[in-house]
Amino acid sequence: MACSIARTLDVIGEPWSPLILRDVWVGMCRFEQLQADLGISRKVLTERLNHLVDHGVLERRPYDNRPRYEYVLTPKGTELVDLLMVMAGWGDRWLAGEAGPPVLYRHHACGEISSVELSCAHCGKPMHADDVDVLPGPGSP
Amino acid sequence: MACSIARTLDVIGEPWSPLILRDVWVGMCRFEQLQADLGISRKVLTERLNHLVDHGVLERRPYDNRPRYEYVLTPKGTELVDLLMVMAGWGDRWLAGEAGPPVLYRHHACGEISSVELSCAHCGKPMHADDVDVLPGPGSP
DNA sequence: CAGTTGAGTTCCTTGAGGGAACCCTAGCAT
DNA sequence: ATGCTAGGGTTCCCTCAAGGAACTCAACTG
Repeated sequence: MACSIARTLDVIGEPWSPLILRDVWVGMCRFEQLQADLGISRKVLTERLNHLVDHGVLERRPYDNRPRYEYVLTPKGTELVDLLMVMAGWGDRWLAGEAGPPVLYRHHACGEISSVELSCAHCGKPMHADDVDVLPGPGSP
Repeated sequence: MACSIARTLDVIGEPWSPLILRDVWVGMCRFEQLQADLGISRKVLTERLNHLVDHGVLERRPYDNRPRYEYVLTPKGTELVDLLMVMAGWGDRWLAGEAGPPVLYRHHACGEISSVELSCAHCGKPMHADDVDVLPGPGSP
């Protein structure tokens, strides 16, 4: 499908993938850890990890002389974390309830607890759903 | 699970949901249109639409004296479009290939073709995966 | 009053996910 | 050398959700 949203979903669209990336992002990067933390079946975890490696989002890297591996984010995968932060931001805002957000983000540049905001790469002002026109691009069908 | 990413995925985690929201966003908001455009089975489309309505992301609204309905984004749903734009941005960057991005976004504020950038809601500077520390928040388990 | 259209249901079949058990390699202890 | 353990997977079976095609229903239209 000629749609970047659909293409992205082909890579991380199935429900476990974002959770796997989240775990890898915060340093939980071995098979056993992931399996235990997520409660995912080993079979499916294998499939998802291979899929993410095949698509260049994760890298499988040995960490011992024994056949032991850990998974780390590639640059391509690191940029997907943007998506996770936006997802977390929406969940914090609409689903966290009384208790408040389960995690907080401290921004290195300013040192403050903050959250992500979407801005225009060109002018820097806020850029949300109602602030844009959608036009056909060069890769249009 | 005490994780805003997981909670968000409970709402829009299954692969069709973001595509449904994309279509509704660009004005394709009736059952038959959605079914034809996405090639989703009618049964599953019914389930997904009900799920999204139940979670306050879409609103089901009659548009005729006959029993005819269309689906529109609520404010909660409109904020999810942020997620779609980031998804599209990643897909444009990493998956579009030679042809270039299938759609372009023109930002009302500056009138330019642009893309979304993540910035800190506090200081306005860029805010990506490597620019933050993740800390336990009040809703932490 | 038969036909059409939008918006779903129903039913059957196929395929993906869960669970538990098994396997393989390399180190370590006896 | 022999067995034990641990990490990282396979294999097998079984269930449940997705696909597909057909059916329903309520209101307009010729």
